[in-house]
Amino acid sequence: MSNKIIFPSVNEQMELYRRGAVEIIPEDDLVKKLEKSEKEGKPLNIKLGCDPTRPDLHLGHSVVLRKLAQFQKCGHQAILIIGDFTSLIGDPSGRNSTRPPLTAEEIKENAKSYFEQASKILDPEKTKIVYNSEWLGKMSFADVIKLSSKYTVARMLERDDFTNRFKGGIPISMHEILYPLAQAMDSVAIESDVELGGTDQKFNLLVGRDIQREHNVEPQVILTMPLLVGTDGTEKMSKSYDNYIGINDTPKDIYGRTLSIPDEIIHNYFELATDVPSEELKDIKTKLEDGNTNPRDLKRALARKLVEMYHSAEDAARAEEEFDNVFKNKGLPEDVPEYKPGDGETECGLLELIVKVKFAPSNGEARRLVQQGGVSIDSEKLSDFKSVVKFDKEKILKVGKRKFIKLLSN
RNA sequence: GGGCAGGCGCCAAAGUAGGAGAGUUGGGGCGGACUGUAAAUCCGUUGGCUAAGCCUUAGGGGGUUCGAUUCCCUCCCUGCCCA
Repeated sequence: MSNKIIFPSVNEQMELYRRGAVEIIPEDDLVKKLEKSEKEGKPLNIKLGCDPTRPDLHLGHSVVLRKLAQFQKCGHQAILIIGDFTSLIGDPSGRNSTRPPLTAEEIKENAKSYFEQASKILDPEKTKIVYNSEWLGKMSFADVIKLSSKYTVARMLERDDFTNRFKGGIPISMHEILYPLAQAMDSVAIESDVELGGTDQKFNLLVGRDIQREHNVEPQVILTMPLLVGTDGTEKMSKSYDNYIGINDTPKDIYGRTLSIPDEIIHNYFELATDVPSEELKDIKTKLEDGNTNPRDLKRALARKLVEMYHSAEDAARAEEEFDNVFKNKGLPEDVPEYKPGDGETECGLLELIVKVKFAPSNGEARRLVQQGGVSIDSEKLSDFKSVVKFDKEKILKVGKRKFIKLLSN
């Protein structure tokens, strides 16, 4: 009785939840749910599903996690669902990327690492973690058939990406059709009030409502967030496109990668990946549009902010300083890795060396880099790929714009 | 189950009625120039190696041939049509 939770007002909450959200369906229901939870002093169950295959979280993941954190801060129950069951089956989509099914051990490890990273955003104490194998694993084939009967092929095909693939003659495997249903069962099992996801999840989330209703569970409200564009400015942020900023990245990397994003998405990043208040957000938008401010300065502010969020203000300042040093003044980064020649090794062929320190995957690639003027030692460009590097004193080998290594003397 | 069309370098397409295919075009990537590690633009590059040469490569395997990405057999995969 005494530990009744005090929630912020429904209006305040709604304003917070709306920020950045693409859709809240149905919005009225969310208001009702919030009112009810306030009246009864009972937090809502906020669901977010996560895939335990890739434990490296990036800003793209952070968009939805941060939304979850907002609910959490207002006193609601955040529930992370680890999709261990689905990944045990293995995802065969994309023929050439046959990922071996994960073992239970690996999933545990991944989930742990996911949670550790997510804890930079969520309050770990107040986050509930459940594995969906707990209920999906218990379903019999008969249960699956029964579940499947609740949905029609036509409805499944309504889904945008299915339709597109279908029309485009791109294969859709049967299990992919079952996927939304499996995810919907998660919502039934935990009786979620709200499920969060990227806009690409809209269909899956909606299926959850239908299946919950079938199971006499009050349908969840769905809230979708935009997909964060990657640092290339075109594709969605994803590890496979290598256009991501990892929340576990070093200050240096977060800072550098942020500065490489195109101007068009600066505002987007501020809105979705940081907590800057809405007035400031507006201000940024104006500045970007009126042309009186160099977008670079806003981008630098963004980069500092992001480093601050995942590290600290000092780290942010240091990262900026180092960045300027390396890229403005063409100096050296602080922590250059070192290469120690083997015993008695007094010299090494340049190409061999580049491959040895993993700055190029092959001799041929190294040769190309040299021929194109991408390789220097102590700021002096090397153009002869046949040259030999002597380990007579400390030298700095630079390949491309950002690969440095200190060669120790022998 | 029957018929048809496909499967080539990271991706997408073109082409080959057996001989110029490590190779065409576009995208992407990488390096360089210019910049703000932005965009746009320009130049170069994009299998490997012990490197003026050599090796591996066209879904897998086998065959015909002096020679196969191209022809034949077989298996696998995908899409479409019919049932």
